[in-house]
Amino acid sequence: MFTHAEENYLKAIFHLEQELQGEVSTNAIAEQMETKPSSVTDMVQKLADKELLSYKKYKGAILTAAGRKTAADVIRKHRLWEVFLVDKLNFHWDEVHAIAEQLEHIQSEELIERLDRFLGSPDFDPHGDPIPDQHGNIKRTEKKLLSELDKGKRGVCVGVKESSSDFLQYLDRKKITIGTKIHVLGKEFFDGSMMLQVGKDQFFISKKTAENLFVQIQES
Amino acid sequence: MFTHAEENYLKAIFHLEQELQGEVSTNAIAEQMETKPSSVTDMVQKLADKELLSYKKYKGAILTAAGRKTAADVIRKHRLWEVFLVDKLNFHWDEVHAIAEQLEHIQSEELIERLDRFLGSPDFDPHGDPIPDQHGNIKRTEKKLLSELDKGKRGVCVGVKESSSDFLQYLDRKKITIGTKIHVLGKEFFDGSMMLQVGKDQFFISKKTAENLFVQIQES
DNA sequence: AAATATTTTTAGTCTTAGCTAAAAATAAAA
DNA sequence: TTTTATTTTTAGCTAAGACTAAAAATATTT
Ligand SMILES: [Mn+2]
Ligand SMILES: [Mn+2]
Ligand SMILES: [Mn+2]
Ligand SMILES: [Mn+2]
Repeated sequence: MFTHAEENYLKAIFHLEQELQGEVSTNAIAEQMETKPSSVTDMVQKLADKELLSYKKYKGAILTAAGRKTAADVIRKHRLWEVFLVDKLNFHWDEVHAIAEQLEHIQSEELIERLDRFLGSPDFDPHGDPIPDQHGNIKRTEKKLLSELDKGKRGVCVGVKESSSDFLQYLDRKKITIGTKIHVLGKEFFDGSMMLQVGKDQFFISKKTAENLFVQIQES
Repeated sequence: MFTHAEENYLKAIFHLEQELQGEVSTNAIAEQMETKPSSVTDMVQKLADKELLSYKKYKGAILTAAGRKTAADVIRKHRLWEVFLVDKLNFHWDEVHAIAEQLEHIQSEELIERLDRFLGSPDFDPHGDPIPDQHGNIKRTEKKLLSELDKGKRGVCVGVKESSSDFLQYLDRKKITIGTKIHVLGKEFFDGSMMLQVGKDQFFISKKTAENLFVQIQES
């Protein structure tokens, strides 16, 4: 139906739209896609012709319903394949993104339906991100950044914002993964760093780390 | 490493080379790939530049060791994915080819190693074709076409030459699949048709059918 | 051996998706 | 409100991989 390039653009725009809560600029897309703004202008105009997004010169792009559905389908495939790689092939959660980036473009409705069933229709991928359903609906859960928790609060890790290998391997060393209980023992106003209790261990994390970990608050 | 187009050409040339036992012509490649001879000339020259095949104008192409290895890797991936689709996702053997045609281009050594292990390192794909190993070696088995068997001989179906949906579905209706025992009750010299016993059933098949079924002879 | 047919290559065009450099529009600063 | 800076678009180029039409080489007939 669509080329890999088109799908990658739609996916990027979809993510940026959430993040920025509105239309996304040429430059923002270029940065996300690691390409040049002029290339983005070209592609955005093509996608507008195909009515996958609406676009006004100098104003930015916003997905149409059709574009949003296509993007959600690609994201669904990406995340289902990530589950496959981790659950079935025993990949580590920091190794799967690049492969899923390719697998997400395989075209076959039947394949994805069967893969979904084979995996037990998971709701979240290995990074805690929700998997859109067949209709493109995404379960929005009420999660917060760890950095938003105050001293004394408890939460369960439900996802990561960044999923670079560096960050995920750092989390592994700290024994933090999806489902891990985290207790905020202290919070420094000066630099936003935090003292955590995770299992038996206590340690400091930086503001940057706290801003890249999603937690669900545990009422106590 | 290589583009989808390059990989598809190498695979086609690999298959033709076996079939024709020697260098393959531009036209033969064009027919296999369902493209134009002029397009083939272009690509063959590019592949020759990359030393994946050797090629002399008007004489045809023959793979180098590097080209043969690359082709075998693609075929390995194709056939492993077919096993995955049939064994794990319960696809029927006539539905998997088009999807494997896409999956064979996913680039990740690690993925294929793990997939192979996950599938129990199968030796054959769902159509009875041998799966090359990591080094590109293919187990050549002594199989014959059913049409080569004489009256009274017995064989086990070990593969199909054609794997079109039409043919595979016909075989299903006749209850013939990989592993099925076949007894040749009679053979007509006039048109090459055969009378078979398969399980409790007896029926005629055409010469064309007999020429597209591979069997391993059962010594009795 | 010459004529004809077939195969293969070349030349030129198209589309997709990228790039750079320059121009135009918009935003921010003085 | 000019001037300056930033963002975005346009114009023109490139490479891959397809195509058609024409030319050249090879094969087959007569
Ligand atoms: Mn991708
Ligand atoms: Mn993910
Ligand atoms: Mn293919
Ligand atoms: Mn097969």
